[in-house]
Amino acid sequence: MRLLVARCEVVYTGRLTARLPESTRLLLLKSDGSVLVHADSGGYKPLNWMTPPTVIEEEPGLIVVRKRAGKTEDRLEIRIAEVLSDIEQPMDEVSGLAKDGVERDLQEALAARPDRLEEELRLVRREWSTEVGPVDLMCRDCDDGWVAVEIKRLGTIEAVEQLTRYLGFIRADPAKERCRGILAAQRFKPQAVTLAESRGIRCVEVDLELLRGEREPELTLFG
Amino acid sequence: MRLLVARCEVVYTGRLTARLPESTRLLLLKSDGSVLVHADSGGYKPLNWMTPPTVIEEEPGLIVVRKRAGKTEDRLEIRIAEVLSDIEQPMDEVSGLAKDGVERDLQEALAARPDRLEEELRLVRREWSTEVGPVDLMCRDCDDGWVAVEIKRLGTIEAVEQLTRYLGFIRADPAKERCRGILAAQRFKPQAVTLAESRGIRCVEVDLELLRGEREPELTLFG
DNA sequence: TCGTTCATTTCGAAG
DNA sequence: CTTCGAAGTGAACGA
Repeated sequence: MRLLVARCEVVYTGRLTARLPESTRLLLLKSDGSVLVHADSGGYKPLNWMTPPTVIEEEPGLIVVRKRAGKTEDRLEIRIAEVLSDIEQPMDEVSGLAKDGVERDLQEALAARPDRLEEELRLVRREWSTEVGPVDLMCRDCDDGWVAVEIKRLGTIEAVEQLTRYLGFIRADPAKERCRGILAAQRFKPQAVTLAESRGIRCVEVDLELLRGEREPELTLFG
Repeated sequence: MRLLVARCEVVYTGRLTARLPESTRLLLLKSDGSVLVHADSGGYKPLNWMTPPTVIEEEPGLIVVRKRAGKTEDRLEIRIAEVLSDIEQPMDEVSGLAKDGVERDLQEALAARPDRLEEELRLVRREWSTEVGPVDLMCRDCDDGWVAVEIKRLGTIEAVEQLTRYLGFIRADPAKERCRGILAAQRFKPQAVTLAESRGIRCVEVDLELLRGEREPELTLFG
């Protein structure tokens, strides 16, 4: 990886045009072809960047990063006024990043314990496919009625729309015309709950650790 | 800005849990409190990060970055096995980034030339408000009929849903119960076009440079 | 390859 | 403060 600190001006042309006036920045040139332009503030996003695959051309005072992107070309022009530091830093191999708590994990936990959504709910199939995409869980309730479950980290109005589309197609099958919908999420936007209720969709807030039994339910007064 | 290259292990706990096994990485500590952990590949995304405001505690072999995030705390633990490089790089002020070609620019160009969407179309008002949000453009056609226009960079199924919601409310007014809908975008997903057509919504592909007259229409054979 | 969906999305604007 | 929608979204996964 190359770490280049320089006073420079940057111009991006491609999907849009962005001009970055001359100032001091950090240029990161990764060995996979990635190029990032970072300022000393502004959080995690680079001011300008280019993701691989790229072609990098360098001459004194100028670095051009190019990329084939369909018919038009993406181009990053870095005009360097002064180099403050230029380090080539050898690095070893990448090691994998393990994440836990993403939507997939929620789905697994709920597939294992659908009864946490509703008493006696049984899983029939995960990723039940419809013509407009797969429903996360298809279940049956205590009366053998069908229940489609959509799972999100955050329950939004979009999630309600999505489940509504699925239900439209599922109910086209006469055997499932009474199919109910449940939206399960770790958090809900109030507007999503309102919309869901107006469509007869139940919203259930779930907690991943509770689902897995890693943590006891919090004791509440009057519990 | 501090550039620290080190063999380290990183653990993030907060909205989820992420473990990064020991390997060589670049740690970026910005003066605004941002902390980024980058590998030598993997594009523009940091492996782990924390956005300001943060509290950074450092002792030999360990950096802890903490953040108040509602009831639970976000925490980034960086366990350092070996420091390969540690540079404090002074940087001057940030300068603004100017962008062109975002959705706002499209809307401006179409507001100036609504006839590019449909012959004789006249603009009545931009950001025409409805109970579920503002429609980008409200226009009238050659027969004085109302036309609601939604503008996107990319025309998706979601954009069709959005315009459909607007139309539902607009048509509640008897004077506008015949209001038509047009979805204008630089590119379209095929499924969005299909859904739009099934709802009587017209899709119009637009080109920003053409709209502004910066580029001539391409001459096509048999044109 | 393309299309679809998720993200510790981030980010900014508006109410 | 929350809520909402855009992003050069990027990145992963499946068809």
